[in-house]
Amino acid sequence: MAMSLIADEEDYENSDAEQPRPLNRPKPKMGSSPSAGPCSTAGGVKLSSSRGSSSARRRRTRCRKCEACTRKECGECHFCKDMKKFGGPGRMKQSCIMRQCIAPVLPHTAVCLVCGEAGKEDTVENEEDKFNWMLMECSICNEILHPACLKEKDVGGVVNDELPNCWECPKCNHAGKIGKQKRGPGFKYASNLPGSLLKEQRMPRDIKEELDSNMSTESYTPTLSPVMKKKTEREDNPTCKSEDAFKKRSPKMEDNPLRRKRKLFEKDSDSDSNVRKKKKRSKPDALSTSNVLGQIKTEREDDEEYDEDKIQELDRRPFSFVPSEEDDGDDEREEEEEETMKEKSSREENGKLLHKTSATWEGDQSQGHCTQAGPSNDTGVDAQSRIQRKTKRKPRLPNKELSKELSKQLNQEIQKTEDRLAHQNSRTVKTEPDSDGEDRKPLSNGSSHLRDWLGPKRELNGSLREQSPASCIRTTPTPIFRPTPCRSPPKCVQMERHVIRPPPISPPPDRLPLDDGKNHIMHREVWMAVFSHLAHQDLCVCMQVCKTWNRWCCDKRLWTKINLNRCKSISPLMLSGIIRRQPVSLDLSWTNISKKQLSWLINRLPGLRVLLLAGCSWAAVSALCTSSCPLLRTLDVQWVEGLKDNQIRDLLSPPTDNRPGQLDSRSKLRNVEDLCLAGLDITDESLKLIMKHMPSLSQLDLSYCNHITDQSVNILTAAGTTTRDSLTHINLSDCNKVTDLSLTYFKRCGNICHINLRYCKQVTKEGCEQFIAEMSVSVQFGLIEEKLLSKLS
DNA sequence: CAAAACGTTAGC
DNA sequence: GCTAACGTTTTG
Repeated sequence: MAMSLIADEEDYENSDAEQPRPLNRPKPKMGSSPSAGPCSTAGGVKLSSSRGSSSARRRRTRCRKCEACTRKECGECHFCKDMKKFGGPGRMKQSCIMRQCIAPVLPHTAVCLVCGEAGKEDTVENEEDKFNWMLMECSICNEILHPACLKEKDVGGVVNDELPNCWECPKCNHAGKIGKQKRGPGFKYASNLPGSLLKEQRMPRDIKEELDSNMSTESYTPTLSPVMKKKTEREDNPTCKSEDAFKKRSPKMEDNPLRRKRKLFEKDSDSDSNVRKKKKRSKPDALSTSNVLGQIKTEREDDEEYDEDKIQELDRRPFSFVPSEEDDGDDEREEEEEETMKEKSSREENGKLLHKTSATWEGDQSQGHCTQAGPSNDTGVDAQSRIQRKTKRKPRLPNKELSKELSKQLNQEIQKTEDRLAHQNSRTVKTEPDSDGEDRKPLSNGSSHLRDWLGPKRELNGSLREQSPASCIRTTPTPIFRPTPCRSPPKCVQMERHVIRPPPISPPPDRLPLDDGKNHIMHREVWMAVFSHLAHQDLCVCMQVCKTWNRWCCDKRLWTKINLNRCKSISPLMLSGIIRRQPVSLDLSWTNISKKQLSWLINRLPGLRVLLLAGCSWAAVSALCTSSCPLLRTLDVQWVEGLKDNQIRDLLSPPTDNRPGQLDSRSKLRNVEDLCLAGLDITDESLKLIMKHMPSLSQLDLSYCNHITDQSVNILTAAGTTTRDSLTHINLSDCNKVTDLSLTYFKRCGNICHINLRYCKQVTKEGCEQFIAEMSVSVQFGLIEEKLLSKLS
């Protein structure tokens, strides 16, 4: 699919003209550009025999070493479900989403096109030799060869850091070719997923032209032989791109294929965030992790292609603490305050802010250019690298471009920060001319910088509100004013374009590499123990210290709970951050998350156990109807507007997937143990469904459900129901139709230990005392508070 | 255009 | 020869 998106149709015509289509390959595609450079004559793409290829395109294969490769199949993702072993039809033949290799390698059988031999890097000592004798696959012409076997050594190739043994060979590079493959070989696409939001947004013409002209201004600096430009990610597009080709395919070829490989998200689309920004540019979002997640992905995007809007978004988003439940009920006031701030700052915005952000942009620019300028401690490739950098500031680019950049944050940062760390003492400060005081020096001297850099974002305190799985029972907001969630989900959310791979469980390396080539004495796990005491905000700061810390701090053990409660705007960036961290518990309460976003998230969080969606819209929550969340244990949908009996039915209905092998009569929420339905207009109908579909339900919050009656309790506790035995906690506070009669029903529950009947006007103290007395034969209950019964241990 | 389908390669 | 799954084409 990937290829098909970018392949040039002219190729088909060419190949078709020269060779009949093979069976099942009606339109063979080629991997290289028709604007034939030297590559095209020697181009080795399997399917393009018309080009006189002498070598087959080698399919890449798993590295079998990375975290993803070492995982087991999740059994729950779309591709797993297709597998025969999981009862699927086996038609899709794709690997489990959780197992998609991070660094697909060339097959063992790959050989050099020139000398016919395999990679020989192991036979030499010298780093440079190692590079010269390893096999490199060109992402443009797909030729695989030893750099040493190349004749044209006077022109640089461009090494792709993201993929082992991958570069743009000097020939293609010299010819100014651009890759036809968008992401380079071996890369998989999340757009193959159901519910994928990977919609490629068409680039507006003006932007396209801007890009074109922008690209044509890029300079090319020949480098030493067989010198590589190290193409970490989205540095400049290779030289003199074929403008025609670009224009023709511009929506699909905005930049170089490999550079895009890990651009995970489209940022909020122009139609969304830009518009919103213009309207509400300075409205501060009250976020915590939301900022953190976003921040971490954006602030260190230190290459070019920065965008004023992006900066502005960062600038206007202070690190702020999530309002906790004490704030409940204050929403109106909050809204007012926000409005005021919005107005106030929007007045200033046109002048100051724009100016400031522009400066920030510049700062990032220059810094970004230099972060890679130092030698790397990585490999011989780096050792001989001559990194090319544009000296020219790029004009503002469309959000689309930016978003791609944002999403590559992790790997990019890894590389850059490590480089910086490795050379912090040996390089001059000139390598990082932080003209704006945004110096991002490494740990030894940089912590204050980091703090400064984050500036106002850290003025609010750190730790995230931890919400226990069962907390929904205890966090019911004051019902007088229904809290107002943000009601304007993004209109056109642009989502991730590629697979977002979850973090490794114990990310390598084991020890922090130091400048002198040695390792720090402390083992990773010791660091991890330290990190585990940090708030998420602080973790994010740590992630910016160096590559190793970046990896370590992304360890999902540090992110088991992610709290975006009351985040006013869930951006694709945050979603990307969430996926990377694979939380077990996710709080999206009172956010404006959209259905698409939620669906996208859920499908990528197979390990999610706690999902808090209080105060979200039913439109969003309905994503649960179509998404699989097999391990979900806790679900909080309290105060979800529009969530009534019919919606409960939709939520609990078994999947309606009619594909062969997908029949499952069980509810997707069958494993839920802790359910919060507070504040919903549900009736006995819902309870019947819950009883039927949630056999493990242990904690149920029905507070503020005005339609709940004694009969509802009767249903819940009727003979033959599993709820009767599974139920341990029930919250019926503020249910005015509930009377003492309910208490008699609860006597049937064998495991009940917590009954909350506070503020139930028809429940009497006598009724409670009678319950305690009658239960005392088997279990000792007591009144914790008025009408709050709890088992005494 | 995204998702599904599937021929074929890679590894064992 | 088998399974896994890559990379492409086809489908809706």
